[in-house]
Amino acid sequence: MKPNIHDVAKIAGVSSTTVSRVLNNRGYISEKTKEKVYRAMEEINYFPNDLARSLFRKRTNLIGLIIPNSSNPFFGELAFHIESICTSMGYKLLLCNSLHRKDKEEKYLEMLIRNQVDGVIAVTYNRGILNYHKQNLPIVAIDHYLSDSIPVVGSDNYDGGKKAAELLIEKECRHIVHINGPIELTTPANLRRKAYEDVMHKHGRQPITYEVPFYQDYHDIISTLFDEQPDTDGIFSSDDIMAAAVMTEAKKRGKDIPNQLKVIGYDGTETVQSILPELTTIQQPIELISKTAIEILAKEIEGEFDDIPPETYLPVRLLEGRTT
Amino acid sequence: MKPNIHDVAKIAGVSSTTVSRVLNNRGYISEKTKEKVYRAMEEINYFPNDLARSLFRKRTNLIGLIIPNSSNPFFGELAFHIESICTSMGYKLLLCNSLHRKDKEEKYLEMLIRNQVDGVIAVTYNRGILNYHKQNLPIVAIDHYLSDSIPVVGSDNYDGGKKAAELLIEKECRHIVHINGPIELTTPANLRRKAYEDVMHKHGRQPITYEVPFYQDYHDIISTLFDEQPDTDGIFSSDDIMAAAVMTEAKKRGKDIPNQLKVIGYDGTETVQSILPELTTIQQPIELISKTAIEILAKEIEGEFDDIPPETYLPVRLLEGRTT
DNA sequence: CTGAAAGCGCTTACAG
DNA sequence: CTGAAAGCGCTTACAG
Repeated sequence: MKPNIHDVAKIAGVSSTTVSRVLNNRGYISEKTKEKVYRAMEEINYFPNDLARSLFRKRTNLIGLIIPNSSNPFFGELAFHIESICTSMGYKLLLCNSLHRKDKEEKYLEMLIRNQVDGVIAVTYNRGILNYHKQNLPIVAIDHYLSDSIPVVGSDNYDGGKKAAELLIEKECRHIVHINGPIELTTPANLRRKAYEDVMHKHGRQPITYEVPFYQDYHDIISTLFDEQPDTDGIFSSDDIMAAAVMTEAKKRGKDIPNQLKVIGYDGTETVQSILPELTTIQQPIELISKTAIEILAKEIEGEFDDIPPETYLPVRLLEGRTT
Repeated sequence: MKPNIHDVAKIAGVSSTTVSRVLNNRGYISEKTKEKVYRAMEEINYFPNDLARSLFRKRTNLIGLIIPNSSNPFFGELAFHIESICTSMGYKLLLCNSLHRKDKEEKYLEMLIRNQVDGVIAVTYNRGILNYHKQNLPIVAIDHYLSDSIPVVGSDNYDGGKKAAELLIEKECRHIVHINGPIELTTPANLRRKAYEDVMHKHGRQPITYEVPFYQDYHDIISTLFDEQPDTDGIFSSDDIMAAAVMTEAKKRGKDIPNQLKVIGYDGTETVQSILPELTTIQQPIELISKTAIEILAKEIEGEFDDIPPETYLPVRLLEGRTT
């Protein structure tokens, strides 16, 4: 069996209280005793059981991360940064892929509660998460409004949408179309659309937005867009994956990018940038978003609710490639 | 404070033993008592503390996943599938991004041990993990030999390399070059290289492999390859990301793909396929690899070591795009 | 069918 | 500077 603190105590010839003190570097312990205890721990290859510690302390240093899907480059990178930062702060990360499904989100949340996580970082549109907030579990949301009391962190979506739309106008596109996710979602990402529409109106243009519902194949919608809007010479896609699909469809139809059609995406993940460096896009500061979200969550965990901003929007950056 | 089993017992008017029995559906309990207990749990919003349960049972249902980096599409998808399958089997996943760094791998492993994980799935080249195996912690490795006693699961790398090399030969490439990771790594992925070399020799060709060490920018190496091997008309890259970089470099140099240069990658992740559908590649069965690895790990956890194959190689598939 | 007691592996007042 | 005792929130023989 795995050795426990009593085994260490026996070998070191002290009480388990003393071993615990050495472990936690707490109270006065003579150097000699410390030595003995360390030697004993090493001898039997002892590692403290964090379950027992957490049970007593009512603190697990466990954080739950609920994202739709770590396969997606944006979420994959978000998960990477969040995990890295958590680790550097002494937190451990429980990964949950909800696939945007409400039932899964709820089950995951219950699992996280049962596992006594100290807090949850959620990228989810499911306001059902609210019900759990009553348990006063610290939560921070990324790019989604979950409730008035849950802080949100994200990129400056309005500015990103504005930058994208303005670039296409600047590049003298005449017929600019926008592709976005479902509008019902209460996500700040809708601000990308709002900004696009505002810019269009400001320039006396008619905004046209194609919506991609969840679970629907965006290829069909992009194909429809090309059919219905043959004059399109500028497309602002609210994410890079769809922008790539637009590029593929344009190539298929013999439309030259950027001469006949200019394309700009959103996210600017390392992955997409490395695979498709020509894609112009609005880059989200994923690492900064991660860092900010964790810092806010850490404050909630420590009970410092005073200086937590309800919404934090981090600056985006225009990455100009050759598609515009 | 969070309610515990005694709070439930008090409200239901029974002992905590009975509540526990209801919770675990164990032994005989009258329907009436069950009802009362369930009602009480609901009334105070009770969720059992899995920490306490796990402490007693010496079983956490926690699995640790160590991957280099969830930002990479292959590992992001692997993490997604592993997490999904774990969840469907009642396991929870602790995510660790090692960045291929030995010190990080060791720290993560210690963390996982302290947290009493039931098992570990590792994608790491660090044989240092061996030291921990003494703790008889169930481990399964993906695509890397860690030790004789640690089962390995991966794609059929030899067949993949063979398929790739043969395709280029079939397509009448005269000068075929291979790009691979560092050869020192004791990974079955070296079989991709071996297969390439075998196929080349079989056809009386001279194999040429460019190695990309960790942490080195592969762009430089690709650029060097183009400089040093100007006649190259076929490149087999051992991963899709580098294949994409080859495509970018070719475009920069005005080399037409596939007419002047044919490119084939490896991995065939959903992400790369959706962004770069034209890329010909060898697709790894990521979901199947995940499933197999978890099943093997589950057997180790249950102590059924008999029918665990030391090595499992799952079939790959050639996805032909327009780059060959 | 139900409950009191012991124990999982720790930590922390408390006492000395 | 060190130890005995109680307790974190559960579960499981054991007894009735």
